[in-house]
Amino acid sequence: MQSTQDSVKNSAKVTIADVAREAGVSKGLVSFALNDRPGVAVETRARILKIASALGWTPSLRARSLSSKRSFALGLVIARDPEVLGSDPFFTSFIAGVETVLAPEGLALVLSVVPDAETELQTYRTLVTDGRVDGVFLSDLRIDDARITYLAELGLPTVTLGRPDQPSPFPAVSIDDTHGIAESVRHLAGLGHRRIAHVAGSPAMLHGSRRQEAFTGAMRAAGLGDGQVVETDFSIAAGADAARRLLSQPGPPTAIVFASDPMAIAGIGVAHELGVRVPEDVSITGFDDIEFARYLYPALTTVGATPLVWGRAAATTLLGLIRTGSAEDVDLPAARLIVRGSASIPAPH
Amino acid sequence: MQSTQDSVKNSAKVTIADVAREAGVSKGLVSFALNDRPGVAVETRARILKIASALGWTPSLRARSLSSKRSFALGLVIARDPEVLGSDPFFTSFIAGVETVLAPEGLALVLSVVPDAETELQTYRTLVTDGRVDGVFLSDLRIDDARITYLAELGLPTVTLGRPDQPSPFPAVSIDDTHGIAESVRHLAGLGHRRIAHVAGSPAMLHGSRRQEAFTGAMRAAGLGDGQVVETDFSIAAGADAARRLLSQPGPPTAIVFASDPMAIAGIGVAHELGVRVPEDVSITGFDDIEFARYLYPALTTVGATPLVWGRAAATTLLGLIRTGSAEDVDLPAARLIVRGSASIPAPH
DNA sequence: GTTTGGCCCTAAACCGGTTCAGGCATCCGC
DNA sequence: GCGGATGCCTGAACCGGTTTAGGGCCAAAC
Repeated sequence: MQSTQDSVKNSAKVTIADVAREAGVSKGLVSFALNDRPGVAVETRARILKIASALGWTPSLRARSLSSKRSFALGLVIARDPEVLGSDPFFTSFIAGVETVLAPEGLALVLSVVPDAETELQTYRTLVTDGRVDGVFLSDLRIDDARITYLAELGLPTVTLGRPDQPSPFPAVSIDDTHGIAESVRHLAGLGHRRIAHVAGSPAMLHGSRRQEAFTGAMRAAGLGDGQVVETDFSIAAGADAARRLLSQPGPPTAIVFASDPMAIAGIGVAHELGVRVPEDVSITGFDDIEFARYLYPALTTVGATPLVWGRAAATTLLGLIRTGSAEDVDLPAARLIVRGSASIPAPH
Repeated sequence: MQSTQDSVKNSAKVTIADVAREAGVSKGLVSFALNDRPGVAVETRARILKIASALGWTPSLRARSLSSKRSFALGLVIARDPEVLGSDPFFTSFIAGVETVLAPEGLALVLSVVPDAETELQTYRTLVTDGRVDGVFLSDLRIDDARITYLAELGLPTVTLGRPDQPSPFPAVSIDDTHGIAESVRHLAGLGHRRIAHVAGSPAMLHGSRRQEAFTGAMRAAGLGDGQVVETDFSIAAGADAARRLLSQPGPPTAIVFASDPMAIAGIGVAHELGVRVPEDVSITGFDDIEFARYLYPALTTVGATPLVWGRAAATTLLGLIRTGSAEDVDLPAARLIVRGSASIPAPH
């Protein structure tokens, strides 16, 4: 091992006591100065700060955690079948957004991926008994979501991604997807489609049921009845099955609104397989605007979500909640329809 | 606020001192008993453990961190443009695999997503000065990767995902992708293809350059020359561009081996757009076997990677390294070709 | 019978911060 | 001139574990 390298390894960690000794003051005063709390003379504070930086002092996160009972980390628990998760690009972008606000604050993100809802609760419990995080993001909201009361009982500061359907003590950071679905339906209706179907997500998931409601609402508003709806679990396989069912029946729809891009992509695949042309024979729209959407053929008409922005807003809100004890709900700009090639005028029958 | 709820919030944390008092022994002995270290009479140990569990004692991660100078967490830093990252399902599956070994051990995963390589190094430094993690996974290995020596200097236990092209002090957990690429080429050659092109990943990335070498190697072995190669940065956009270039030129290839599924999917889109039929006019293979692959039309012939297994193996190895101070390299089973519909016999010219 | 050594255990220091009670000046108002 | 408020600072306790020096006690060795 060479000798030049280890500026880090060899430098015995300089502590607050070293700074105090050097400055000729007590440990306590150094702590006060470093956290700029009142009760320290300005020039003393300046001197302490100067010495601290000269000595290369760095706070010990561990010591600070122990005495202040904070962990300087936020948590995200994702409960999904890994197989399904893999194809959903939401979280990586979301996390990148979260990171943009955490990193400058010196906070870390603790991520858990668990297989099912039960271990998810267990994970939250471990997170708080271990004091691993100061707060969490709650995603994939479900109807009548048990996690909300559970987290409330645990006393864990939480921000929900989306507005729950039940009374919640937590701030919600939401994006309105209703609007995007309605826009999709209007777009298709405007192109002349009458038989429009919806491949919905899971009705147990809040965004699944909301989008489905938005669909039927928009259909009625357009005077097109309720529209045919097939419920799924948001998986690609289920999306493909739903598309197959819809397109194989007599009098198939001329347009299908999918509740997610992955399902829509599977839908396009099924259409091709069945010899149904997109968009000539069936128009297709998606939801999310994942990167693939633009590169398919035909390019997917879809609703643009903004997970990065969402992550940033959620992190900001959660931080505010933790620091001040309360935070306002945040409503992000509604997701908008992005028109590409997968939806067009229906073929004359 | 109701009164029944807060079993957690109200229970004043029981500490090791409480257990000691109850058992009529010293704090130190309790600590010894709980970590089963020698020097405690068997019946005393049993009594202490019994009392600890009766009192509902739970170790304080924070206190333990401070005194033992460990953090009971592992780190993963991902440096990518979030846009590119979003479409790559590798990490979510990988993380799920990691989690299967961390969770039972009571360890957490700290995840950072950073925009570029420079902040990545910075992040590693922060991770160690903060004592945030006990070790890290190093992914997306690059040619002559500066991070390896940097991490070595930081003294941070590391496992590399793949075998570096330079001397490395760290154990490597690798999967041979060479084999899958070679299999793809042989498969295509066996179908009768002569003009086979490769849309490579970034030559600066280890897996990019390895796959490219594997391609040319296999081409030569099949007596088909070097084959045309277009280098990209692994992004979907670059994959689409490459495909466009290849298919628009005079005497286009009859088969294209893509270095990743996302690029292959974009390639299929481009082919459709250009009126080139897949697989009749051009055969296409990918790499990764992302979930989409199976649901496209035609379904993608691709090489199956196993990020979940990889994550599990990497976590096990990193844990071993941290605990014992050394660990062996691990070679995962080679990725195999999965034959689906996107490659077939070339059209007679 | 003393020494040696092992076993079981205690007391106290330690990790590196935060926090709180209180001491000492200095300044104010009356 | 004096009581009280204010500003700056110290010392020590505290967070909840780990670790080490050493003290009895008992059995085996000499």
